[in-house]
Amino acid sequence: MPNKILVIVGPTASGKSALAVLIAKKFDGEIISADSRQVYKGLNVGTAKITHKEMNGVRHHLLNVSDSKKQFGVVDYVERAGKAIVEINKRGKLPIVVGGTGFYVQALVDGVIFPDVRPNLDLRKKLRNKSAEELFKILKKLDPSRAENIDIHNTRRLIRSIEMAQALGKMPKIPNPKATHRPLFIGLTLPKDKLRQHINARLSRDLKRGLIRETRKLHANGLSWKRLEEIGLQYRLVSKYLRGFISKKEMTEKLKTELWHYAKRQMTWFKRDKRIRWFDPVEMEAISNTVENFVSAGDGGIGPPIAVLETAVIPLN
RNA sequence: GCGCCGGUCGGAUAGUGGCUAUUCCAGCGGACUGUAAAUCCGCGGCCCUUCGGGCAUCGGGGGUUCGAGUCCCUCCCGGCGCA
Repeated sequence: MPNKILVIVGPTASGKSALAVLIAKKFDGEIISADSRQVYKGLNVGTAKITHKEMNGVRHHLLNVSDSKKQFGVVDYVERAGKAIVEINKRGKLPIVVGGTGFYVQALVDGVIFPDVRPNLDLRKKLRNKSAEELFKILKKLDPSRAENIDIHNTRRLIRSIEMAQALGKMPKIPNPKATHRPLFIGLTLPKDKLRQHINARLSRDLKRGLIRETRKLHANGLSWKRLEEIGLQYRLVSKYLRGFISKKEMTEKLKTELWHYAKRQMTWFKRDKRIRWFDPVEMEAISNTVENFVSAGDGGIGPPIAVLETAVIPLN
């Protein structure tokens, strides 16, 4: 009989963290963050990482688990988060996966199996300066079937694909995912203008809380500008400001639009998943009832997750 | 009032006679199986139900020309200079 798991997703600044704590309190849960940047130590203000106080006694997992100089990817994430879930289950508590990184959520909750091909840094270095066209040719030679379905402009994917073809040969088959839990998906969404407002308000809050100071400190502690750029959004833009490439005003304006773009990309990802039941964050009671039903339902073990039976609200329109 | 420069998609910009008016940003949509806050793609005047087709368009009006965003005249608007 699969264990139940609650999943809370939504775009940035939609109120996931706060909701998660309330739900966790009410249903005796523990939280597993699903955020590709909050896994790093030291990235606090810029990732809007929940504070100790805000946690309000609820146990959180997958926060601050990696050195920000190192890359921590999906596979690392799934491994550690999977363990956390097992522990939570052992304690008899409800695991609540909360985050905005759709890829991580999917990988964890649906049990995506990644082929065992670690990043090959030597190979990547060699391929780094090749054009998309050249990479495509290489891939085609190694494995034409793999080449067929790839985005021929996306050099990063192209390189990864070459990496896999080289390690595995011609083997385009993707193993089926193995889900071990029965999830309920809650999605948080807001009308466009409202969400935009929230994003901007949070940005000015973070600026006040020392976003710039934090970024400067990270660099002083050895995070290269390159790495800060790669981490993205606030860290990228602030590092540009710190190097004098852009003014503070440009930084702020640019951040507003880039954060908005980010939120839209998140929604594009989540909209696809028809299991998600969408709510406005103010509908606390409705959300609570939905979770209540899910948690208390006698578990037949078989059958579709209840979420599928409901019609999803079309978000953000 | 005179002179000069300029008015091209929401903003910025290319285009100084020839056939499909450029690029960037914002906007909208989308992809995503080991960098995912990353990376990448599409749309973008109006109308038709799609492939596709139809009609427009470069401040307004008029003109030159086989052909004009590009040349001429005139008007309007903005900037600068001189009065």
